[in-house]
Amino acid sequence: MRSDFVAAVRRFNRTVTQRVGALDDEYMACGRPLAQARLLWEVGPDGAEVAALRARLGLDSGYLSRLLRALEGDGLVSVGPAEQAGGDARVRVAALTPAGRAAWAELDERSDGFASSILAPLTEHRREQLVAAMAQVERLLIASMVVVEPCPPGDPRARACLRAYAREMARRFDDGFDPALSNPVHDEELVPPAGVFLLATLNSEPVGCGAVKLHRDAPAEVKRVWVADTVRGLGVGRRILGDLERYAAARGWTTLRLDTNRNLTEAIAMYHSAGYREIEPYNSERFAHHWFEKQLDPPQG
Amino acid sequence: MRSDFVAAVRRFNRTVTQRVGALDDEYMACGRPLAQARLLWEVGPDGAEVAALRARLGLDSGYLSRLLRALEGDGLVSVGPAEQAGGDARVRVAALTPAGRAAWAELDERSDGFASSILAPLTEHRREQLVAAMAQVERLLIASMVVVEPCPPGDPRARACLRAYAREMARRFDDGFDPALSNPVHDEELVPPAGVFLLATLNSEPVGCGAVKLHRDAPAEVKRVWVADTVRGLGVGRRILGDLERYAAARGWTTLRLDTNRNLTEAIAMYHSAGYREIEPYNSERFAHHWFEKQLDPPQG
DNA sequence: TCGATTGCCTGACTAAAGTCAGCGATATGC
DNA sequence: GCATATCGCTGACTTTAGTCAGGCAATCGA
Repeated sequence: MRSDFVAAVRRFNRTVTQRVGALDDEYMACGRPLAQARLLWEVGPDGAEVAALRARLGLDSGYLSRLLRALEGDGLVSVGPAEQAGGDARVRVAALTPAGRAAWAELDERSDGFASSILAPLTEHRREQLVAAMAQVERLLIASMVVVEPCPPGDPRARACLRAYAREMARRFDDGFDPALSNPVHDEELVPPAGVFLLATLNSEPVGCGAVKLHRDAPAEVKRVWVADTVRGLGVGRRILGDLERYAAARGWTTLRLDTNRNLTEAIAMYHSAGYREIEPYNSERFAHHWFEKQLDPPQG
Repeated sequence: MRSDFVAAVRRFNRTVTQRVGALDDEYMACGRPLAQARLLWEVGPDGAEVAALRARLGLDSGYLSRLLRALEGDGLVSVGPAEQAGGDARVRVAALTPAGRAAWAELDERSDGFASSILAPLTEHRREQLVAAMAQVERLLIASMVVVEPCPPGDPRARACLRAYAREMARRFDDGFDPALSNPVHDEELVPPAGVFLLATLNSEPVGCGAVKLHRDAPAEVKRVWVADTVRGLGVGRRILGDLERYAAARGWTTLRLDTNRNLTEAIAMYHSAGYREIEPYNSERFAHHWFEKQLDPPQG
């Protein structure tokens, strides 16, 4: 890694995350303990399930419970059973009381005030530059926080991706998409040694996937590449594809193939720029219009 | 303030300072309590005075002392009297022991590792973008953290600026600069109601200054505008000048004048772009080649 | 339908972070 | 030379943050 890049990132971490972060916390806290303030914020005007709060804030179950009791004691939130009938009677929902709503609004206002105080001393031109640069940093940091790793296709997060994949294909293909009419992909084919399913997550939320089938005596085949639109354009698809290629290459396959629909223009552009070349149809996939192939480099090291 | 700008800054604060900040702390801590790790880092290979550490970290005197004892207990730092003879015998200096130097190096390495881990998942092109955007954000946040406020010209920080000003003039003028040969500016003239001295600080370090003399029955006069090169190009000079203009206008002056040396090209450009126009000499300042004047807008509100 | 699990809770605990008053030695101002 | 401040230190204290074991009720799986 270039040492000037590393130094620049470190300087950024120091100056920005330390100073701005500390100030932001202070503004947020507003007299209250920081953890309580954060929790109050996360409960939000619409309320939230206790389990969701625990996941979002990454807190211990006991600790969260205690924090909720403290906020309840201050009359800011009320924790009760879930509204909807027939729901799980164990899950409880935290909601803001009127006083809590007021405190929340104050937090919101203070946050706005802090952001404004950062922009205020700058000229309009510099404000635009700062906002643009912040958006860029945020975008690229999000890209860098996406984790791609193997995952059983039966995992709920994998299932969520596969459902999202099917939904998107149904939406984008000219004549819809019915998995039953498409060449089937069975879970067993996406589990080593037959193949692999890769899941991309951002803060442990699923945001993309991809799979490869290692056919015996035939080129390996890429399937089910999908990226959530919240992280599109950040290179996640490219990373998934690259990892799939390395996976196949590491196991001795020298050729990778895939088929795709003509409406998936970004995907087609990505395959081209990743070194795939279009070939004659190698299967009778009903929803495919283009077939691609790439010769894999032998594994490094 | 534009609400989309405010929202963008808030999103940035949330995503970047929270997540990256928290991770950075974790990497930094390295098993140790965070406060100890930070202190160890601030002591650094060259050592540091206890008072300086207190100022930099913003810690309570007692707390800092305790933290130092803890690090001493772990054999990482040694606190002793200041080296130099004749110094204040009360001030004490913290220095790293060999073990402390090793721990410090480990912190340094971990920080590098963390920065690398942010860059690692990105393509080279995106790395360049990220580093550039981070540098931009840092630059502009620094600009926004500079505080400009009135200050007695006798304040040590003001004195430091005035010394730096004289040093820089001596360096840049063709034939040096001797305040004794220049039109004199006395401290009393820079104290209300005769005038004002503005000090620009970054994290309470002085980084710039400027003054205005409110002459009776004559245009007000700008003097001693200087900006440290660490924050040059961030609009600090412009802010100081603007504040001086508002100060004079608020007290009824309608015209502002100043003189400057031909070698101070950035300053001359700034005066031009701030609406000053060149006029005939209005004084016999030995080191001046250009004289400027601006009509002030009456105060708002 | 019974055992295991899950969701939320409480009690008991620890560690870290931070505050405050005051002490002893040194330095400074009048 | 004396009062007054400053510098760093210690002791006593509080608050915040967080962990862990276990308990109760609802739910799920076989």
